[in-house]
Amino acid sequence: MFKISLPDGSVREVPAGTTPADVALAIGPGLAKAALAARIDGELRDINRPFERDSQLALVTSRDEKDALELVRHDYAHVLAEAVQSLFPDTQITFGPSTDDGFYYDFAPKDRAFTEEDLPAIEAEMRRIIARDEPLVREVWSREDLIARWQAEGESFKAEWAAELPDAEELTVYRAGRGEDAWLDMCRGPHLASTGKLDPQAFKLTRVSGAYWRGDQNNAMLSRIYGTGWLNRKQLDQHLTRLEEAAKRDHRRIGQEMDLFHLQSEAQGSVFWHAKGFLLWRALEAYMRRRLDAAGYAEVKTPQLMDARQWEQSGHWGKYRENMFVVPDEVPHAPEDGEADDAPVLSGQADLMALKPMNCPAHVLIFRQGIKSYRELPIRMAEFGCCHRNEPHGALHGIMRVRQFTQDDAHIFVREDQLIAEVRAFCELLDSVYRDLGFEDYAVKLALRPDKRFGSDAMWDKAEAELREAVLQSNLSQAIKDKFEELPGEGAFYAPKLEFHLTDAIGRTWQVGTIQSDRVLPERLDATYVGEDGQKHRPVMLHRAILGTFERFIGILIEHHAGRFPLWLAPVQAVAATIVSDADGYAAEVVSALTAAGLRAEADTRNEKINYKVREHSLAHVPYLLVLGKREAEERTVALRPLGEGAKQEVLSLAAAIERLRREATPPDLRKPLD
RNA sequence: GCCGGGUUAGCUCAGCUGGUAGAGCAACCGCCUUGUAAGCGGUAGGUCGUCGGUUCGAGUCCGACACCCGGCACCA
Repeated sequence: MFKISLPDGSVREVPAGTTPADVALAIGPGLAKAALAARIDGELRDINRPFERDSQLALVTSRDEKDALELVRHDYAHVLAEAVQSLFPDTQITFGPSTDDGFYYDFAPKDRAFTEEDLPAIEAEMRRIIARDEPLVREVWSREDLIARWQAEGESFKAEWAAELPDAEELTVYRAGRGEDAWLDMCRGPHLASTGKLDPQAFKLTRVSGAYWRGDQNNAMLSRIYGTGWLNRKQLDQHLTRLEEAAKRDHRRIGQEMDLFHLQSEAQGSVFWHAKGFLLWRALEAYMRRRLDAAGYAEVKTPQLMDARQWEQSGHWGKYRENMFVVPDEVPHAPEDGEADDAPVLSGQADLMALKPMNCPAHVLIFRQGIKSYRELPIRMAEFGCCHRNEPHGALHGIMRVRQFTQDDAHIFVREDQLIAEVRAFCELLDSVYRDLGFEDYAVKLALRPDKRFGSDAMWDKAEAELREAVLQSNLSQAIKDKFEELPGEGAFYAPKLEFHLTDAIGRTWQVGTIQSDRVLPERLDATYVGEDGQKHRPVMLHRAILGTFERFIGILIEHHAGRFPLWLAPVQAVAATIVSDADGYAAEVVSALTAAGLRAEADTRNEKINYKVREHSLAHVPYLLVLGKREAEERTVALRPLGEGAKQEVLSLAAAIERLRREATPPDLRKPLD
């Protein structure tokens, strides 16, 4: 007999062989029907898996949404795999987990990868499997039997996986269906009791893609099918609506609609900033420059091209050479008379220069000019540095991932005793900047030592602990600290990093800010300062950025605000739109007055109806329209109309309107407390 | 770089099984002097991503390349 404790504090004695489903039925048929799985001593388990000892039991129903979604999505993945093998019998199965909004499964097809055209048929087969209500039964297998089974079935990926699972782990298989036709997959579980527990209308296969076996590009390319899965149809519909709404916030789309920037193949991966986009950039850059000035940074500017030997010495050449743009240090040879037009203009023998992929070596070179005293540290050296990296083609993405970008970069040279306080101060500066820009919520991660790295283990132990300590000591909100996570193996080759991530419109997260504590580069580039003891010491170098790159950060800003920027960032802050041509002269006056007050304003005196102008400027997300008719021109007032459908407007004197806008357009760091 | 999909007018897109291109919006011209999210009429605009092939004939079929999109891998 086992003693089973329930959440209400009651205890039931049950004989061996009893399952959570039995307990649920004993409590009531309603609960038995609703129960999807069980939490046994905190662990999620199959509802039909018998108790093994005295246990705490909590039955999981769809009300426990997080658990329920996880279970359902995992089951959808299994049903997907069963459906694919039923339609494409020669396809090997590999692995298929749940994701944040659904599931995927990786297959090794016999001859061709799946395409989106295959999805409707697979969905239909999945619905048939759900309709058959196949029981999902857990079985424990021996490793030998399991490997033999997979080999017999031609499932080489599963066989490989089975052979490598740790000895301590029980090897389990789930049998879907009945009798000879049952379909098997190796899986840790847990699963629902049967496929019929899934809602056949609450999932959708969304896309196909390639994916490497075990995430390693040296392995086979598998064919992955993604789906989204929910507890019911309503949730699915809501999710699909969210995706549609998110697509409207895509920075590439808004960038075009608002005339902010464009990209074209002649400069792939580099942004053509249009006038309006660059106004936004300038507002952001001016803000960052003020914040850095106030925080004790000194701004520098360093060369775009440096001798390749410099990159060898810093260690970047060895690791990143193929991602650097390299140019020969040579004057091209001018064609001479009688020489073929296609004669080489470069000798191929010249020394190499490289476009800088980062600013840090140049900053060390500035640091090394003259002798530095311990009294001068910390030295905070900032640069809005324009860098080039030859990113893999498949990595490029709008303006979020580009080949030419400008960082709000800085390197802080500190003594060991100053390090934690500097990191902490950085975290607090970053938090303040993100809040000013409208981001209350972001993720902080600590990327730990990678396999291939410079420096001793002792150095890494110390550096990782310092960053961890600094972030936890800082004044970041508890909500952000609660989400803090560590990423093994993700650090840079010379230093661990704190990473600060923001989320884009469709839920992809992007690293923006970072800080890295580096003891390798000062060593390799021989940076020293004179200590109190008169001896030479190595400074620690903190590599740090808050926005990361202007390109990516502006992309995120666009999506976060859906193009409706706060007034201080909006490229065009106000448009003076006339109703009748009699107001044209007054409109010009209004725009001059706004411009003189430091506001970014334009006049729209086109021969169009006011309805048309309102609609057009609203779609362009212009924050304020100053509507000017005959009345306003005569009374020297403006009808101030904020962005928004059916927005309530106010008629103000021109001076009052300007004062209102000027005040609202003041960047957050320049606002006086009383404002 | 890898897998899959795509590229037609300034923008969004249609163009079935091959028979020398079409819509809406935008642009331009004209009318309307207009009061808060599209006033009306007209005109013009494309060597269908590039190169090559099949064919009497290619936007359409085949191949290569370029770029874009969705993932994977990468991200100093």
